[in-house]
Amino acid sequence: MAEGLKITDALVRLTHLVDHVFADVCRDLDLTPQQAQLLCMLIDGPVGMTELSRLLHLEKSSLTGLVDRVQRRGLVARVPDDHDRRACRIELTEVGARLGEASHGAMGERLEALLGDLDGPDRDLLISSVSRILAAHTAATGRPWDRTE
Amino acid sequence: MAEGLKITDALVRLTHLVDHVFADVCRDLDLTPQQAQLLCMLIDGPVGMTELSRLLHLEKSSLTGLVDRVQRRGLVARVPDDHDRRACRIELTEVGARLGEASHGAMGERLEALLGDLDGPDRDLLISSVSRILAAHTAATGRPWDRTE
DNA sequence: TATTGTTATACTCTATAACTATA
DNA sequence: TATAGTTATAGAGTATAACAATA
Repeated sequence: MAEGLKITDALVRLTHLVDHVFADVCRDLDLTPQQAQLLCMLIDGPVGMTELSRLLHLEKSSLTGLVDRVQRRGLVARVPDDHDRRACRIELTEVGARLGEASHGAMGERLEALLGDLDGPDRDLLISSVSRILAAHTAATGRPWDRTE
Repeated sequence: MAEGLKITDALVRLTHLVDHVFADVCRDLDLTPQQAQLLCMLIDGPVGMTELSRLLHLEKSSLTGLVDRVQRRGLVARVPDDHDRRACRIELTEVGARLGEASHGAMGERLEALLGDLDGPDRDLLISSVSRILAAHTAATGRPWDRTE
């Protein structure tokens, strides 16, 4: 199963592996993957609903429900936008911030464990390939696949 | 956003990118991602429910519902197992096989487009890195993350 | 007894369409 | 008119617990 693999199939398999690792991490924290992903999007500061729906590739109405459930659990708060009275910004609570950081940190550890036998030069090559793929997508769609940072 | 990226974050981003590509492909085929993934698992032949739930990381009861919906759409059939009267095997119909191959093929094309500017040697390095990651996971868990082929 | 698969139940997640309030 | 966000509704996805039938 190792060497005759097509590169596109390899990417799909890698994706499923990371998806399952993420699902495991979320289960340990008693979060759904969608909830954890939402929390991670808010780590760097509050974000409005429209922007969040773009980041998460969700319809606004779907996002309303997701935010409702996470807010009900006390992990985020809706705060009014000072410049637009229609809008609100979604902000992590202290508990939510801890969980968001915990999930991000746990993902780092779990993936790091999978990378354990890749040494320095191989890592640099891998990260540069992945960066080029991400950049290619950004160029093709005109926007980054994730937060612009 | 390109060079200071941690390798684990890069993998997470790549994963989300592939997830979104897969979601797009599925929407074009009027399938949910879960349904398409199920069809892809059956391309090489019928599989029983217990084995499928292991491959998809789903509880058996969740799988029952998923198979119900896909069967209702005429994409798979439950066929009795000759050697165990409790068991059944899930088999693609002709329509289901076409859709499964279409989704697999479309993923290959879409990902190939993202890889367009990676030349031969870089591809070989990428595929070997990814293979090592997948192998590390198999070694750690004692079973492949996906079908054993 | 153990295993295969289903049913019952209760959530979460998601999209479409229609809506309110503000810009 | 256009935009920010919500509500209503319907369906898909998922897990837990209890179950039936067969091994």
